[in-house]
Amino acid sequence: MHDIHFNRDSLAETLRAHGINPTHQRIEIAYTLFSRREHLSADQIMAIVNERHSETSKATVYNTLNLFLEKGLIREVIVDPNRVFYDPNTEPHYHIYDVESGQLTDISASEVQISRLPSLPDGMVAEGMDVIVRVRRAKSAA
Amino acid sequence: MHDIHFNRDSLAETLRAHGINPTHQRIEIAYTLFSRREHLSADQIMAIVNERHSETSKATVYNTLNLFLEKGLIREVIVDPNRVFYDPNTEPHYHIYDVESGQLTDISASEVQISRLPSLPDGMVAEGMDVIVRVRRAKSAA
DNA sequence: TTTGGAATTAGACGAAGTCCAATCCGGAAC
DNA sequence: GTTCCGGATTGGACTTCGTCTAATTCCAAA
Repeated sequence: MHDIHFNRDSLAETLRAHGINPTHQRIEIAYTLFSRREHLSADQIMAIVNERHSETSKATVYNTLNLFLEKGLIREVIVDPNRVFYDPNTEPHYHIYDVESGQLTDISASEVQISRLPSLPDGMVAEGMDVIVRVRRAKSAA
Repeated sequence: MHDIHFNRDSLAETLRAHGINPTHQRIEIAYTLFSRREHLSADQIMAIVNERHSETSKATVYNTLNLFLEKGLIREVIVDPNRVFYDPNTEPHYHIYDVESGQLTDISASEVQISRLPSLPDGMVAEGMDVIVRVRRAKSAA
């Protein structure tokens, strides 16, 4: 289903394929994201990477995530102003966000049918579309 | 088209109708948002409010915006982690975000047809759905 | 006029992310 | 194996956005 494999050698290949020089830190960060396939924030990633072997600085984590973003290796999910998530899944899909727990879940693109798109302002091209369904636990059956 | 009028007396009424005690500062902040019908950030609002008469503190601006949010008087638009906008339009609608200029534009709900909605996890209710189309200026015709 | 609770305030604080100058590293050339 | 060079990484200072807190002010009711 994906062309990204999760051992560090294949990850190095994947990075190169995206024009990214595969350093130790970059491979560890990629490994963290792609082996878990979860939505992680920068500080979660830093914590995970550092509880393993290499010590990786905050600056490097942010540099690397921004580099991955630029190169299209990952996506950014902005649901809460003080919690930016990074998503290793770059296939078209949307999100469900639990506003109480902060839990973020994927919706495959096929589950949402968007049939009419707005016309864009002249000279503008769409770069992507984010769809976020905000949910919360239902009050006991009314 | 709206039931909100833009002189300060009617705004006081509107606030009361939403269960908000209409103080000077709250009326000024509401006036700023509703008379302009723009997407403004907290610091833009603070700047506008303070260039008029009353001096309003940062804490009050944030308190008030959060109160308005809670009471459903305004909406929050999260498009960029370091740029939260407040939107005086609470009718269902979506947004176009120019990732280069930061410009945020409304799309009326009727311009987007979403025909299939994902099934939500058990016991969860949707609180709202955000749709953001990210656009950028097209490269010169290729 | 007094009074009590809500609203506001200034400024300290906290969290997330950026910046910068110094250091480190790893591969290419020898 | 050394040397060398430019990119990568680093710690830590810094910025920005927003929250918190304790003290003050405001207003409406008595």
